[in-house]
Amino acid sequence: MSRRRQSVTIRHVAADAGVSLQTVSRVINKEAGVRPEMQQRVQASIEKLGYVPSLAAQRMSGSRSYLILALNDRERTISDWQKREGGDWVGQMMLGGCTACAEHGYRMIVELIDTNSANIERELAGAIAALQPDGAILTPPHSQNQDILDYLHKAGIKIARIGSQTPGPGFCITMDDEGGARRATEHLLTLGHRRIGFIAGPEDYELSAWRVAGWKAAMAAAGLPTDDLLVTGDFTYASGLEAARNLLDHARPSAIIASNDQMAIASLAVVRGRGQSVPQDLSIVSFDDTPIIRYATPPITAVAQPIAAATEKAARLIIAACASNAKGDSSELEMANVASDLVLRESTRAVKN
Amino acid sequence: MSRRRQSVTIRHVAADAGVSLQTVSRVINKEAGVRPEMQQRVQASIEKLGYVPSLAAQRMSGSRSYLILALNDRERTISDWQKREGGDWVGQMMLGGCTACAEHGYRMIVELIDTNSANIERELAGAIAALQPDGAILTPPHSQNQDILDYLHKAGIKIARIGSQTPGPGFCITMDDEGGARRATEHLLTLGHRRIGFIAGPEDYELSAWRVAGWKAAMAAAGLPTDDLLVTGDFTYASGLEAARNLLDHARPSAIIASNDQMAIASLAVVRGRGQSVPQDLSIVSFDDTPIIRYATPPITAVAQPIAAATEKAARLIIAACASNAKGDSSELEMANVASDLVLRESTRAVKN
DNA sequence: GTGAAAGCGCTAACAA
DNA sequence: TTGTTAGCGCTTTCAC
Repeated sequence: MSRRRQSVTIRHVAADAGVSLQTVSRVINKEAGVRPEMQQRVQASIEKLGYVPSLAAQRMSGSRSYLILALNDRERTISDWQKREGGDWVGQMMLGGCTACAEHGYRMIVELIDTNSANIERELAGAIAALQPDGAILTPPHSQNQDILDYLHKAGIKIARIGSQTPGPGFCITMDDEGGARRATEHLLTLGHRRIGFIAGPEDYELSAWRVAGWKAAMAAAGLPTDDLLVTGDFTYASGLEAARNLLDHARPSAIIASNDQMAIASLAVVRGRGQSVPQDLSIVSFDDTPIIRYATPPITAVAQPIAAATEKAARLIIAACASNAKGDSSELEMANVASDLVLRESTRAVKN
Repeated sequence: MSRRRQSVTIRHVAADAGVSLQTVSRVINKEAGVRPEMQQRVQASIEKLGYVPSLAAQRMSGSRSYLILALNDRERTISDWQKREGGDWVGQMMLGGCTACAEHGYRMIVELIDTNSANIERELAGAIAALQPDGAILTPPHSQNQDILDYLHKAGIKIARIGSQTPGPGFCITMDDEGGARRATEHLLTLGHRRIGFIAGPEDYELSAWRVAGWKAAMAAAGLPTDDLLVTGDFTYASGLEAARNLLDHARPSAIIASNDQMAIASLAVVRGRGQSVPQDLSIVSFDDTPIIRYATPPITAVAQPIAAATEKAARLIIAACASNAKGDSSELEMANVASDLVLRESTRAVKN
């Protein structure tokens, strides 16, 4: 029991089908140049014996590892898990990632990396050396971290970056932040709102600027000014409180778009605290659509961040790159954008007379 | 680039330290019988070169794979992710599992398996053959599935079963269901409640019975009857509605304990629907403590299911078993129980005069 | 189109 | 206590 071995190996299949190991290997890897007849014979043996290749052995002999790393920020992820407030970023990644991976025999492994650590590279190097993944899916803030990008690139690992367009190696997948902000703003404009305040996210997140841009574009298209309607938070509840107060005190908006759910919830609390109500006195639109805002009173209209779709796309790009890489052509930098959705709930309403 | 190789191998370390491969291997695996002097020399080379062993190679040569599978029910898990209602079972597993795994160089891979499928064994066999994990952590309903247990046992894979005490191979980790139910009941008793209704979970979940047992024990200790106070649901919201109506119509309880959050939320809705309120007219206690009940109005008092702690324990047991297994002693069946917590919120109050 | 040989990085068994 | 050898299961050469 101590020394476990593969029960059915390529050798058994080869023997059963009466062919060489190499032919079996070719069939497994769907390589061209095998007679259909052989191909079928081998396939039959594989099914009959229930053969499944060992990832370890495949990786050992210099081919793919069929492993994709999902690199997330440790502190943020652990904190989300510990709070148990419904933050489901990683869950959504798994949902999208597993879907794509399962179709091609890949696995996704969640790996947490410290952002603010001197040994960020040591941690990463350890994971890479141990697992030798074929690709890595990066999420903010890692997706714009040059050190990480360089390291992965040099190691020959396919990169898919979610939520970043910073120049660098790998695919970039954006989640339609600008479009989402635009649609949210247009939704409010349609409801007659003219003074639409915007609480931006911190500048070190690239998507903060994209969201602001979408809002500004929609406002400009409607010929409306945005001068005093923009305040900046840092994605925390506390910053949302301050931003909302600021906005309500000085800009007198009839609607507020917050750049994430925490700040939207905070805005809701501020309005409440002033004896007013949502959506009667103020409309609120949020960003991200994590579970928390479904349970707010009222449930908040939000731009849903398509994390699952983005991760699925990321995985597919990596898998495709691995496949084509084998055939020799080098992967080009590619941009992809997955659509976000505006989910209408009860926090938006036509502006008061 | 196509053919990636380990950049630093055991060979480099051996050369750098001027020892044999085997000595390096011994140091890596912390085997006894290496002179401290050598040990340090090798260790220094390892650090200097940034060497990290390849899991694939380690597994290939017949030792551990350092991989632990977290086997979950596919349908349930995917559904939780898609609904985005805050169900955080897998997240909690990762939280606990990663903690334990990280300390010993293991990784946890989430693998979804269909419960109601003829090819349940095929799916499992595929995952086992591909990954050759050292252990598997099973959650209900898999943790009481004899086919799965047998298959894993025969494959020599260490098993940790969460939420099951059905006889069979592997460690059993329970989450203090009975104790939690008892404490919840005692809490209500302390508040003066005498008629405490209980909505049980479906019988095919072992923990359903444990929860009922805890409630019965506490009631019995207080000399109270439970005859007409027990109804059974199936963990769905709909079944919760029916169960609560049933209870309120016939048993006239002043408090209800629901065996999970969905049914607790449903009970809350029923009370509301009858123009009454919680906790003024009825106290409610829930089980599991998923995010959803934090956002209920009022937030619901609940027995928190310690999934993270249970998974951590499971991973530790498996890792320890792998280590001792190497030394030859066979692992005995072992039971573990991780404590659950009663989280007091606003849905419980002293009984009306 | 197919097969035989070599080797990936590591550990188990043995020898020294 | 340390080193040597063989081989894990697979893919990559390179022959045929």
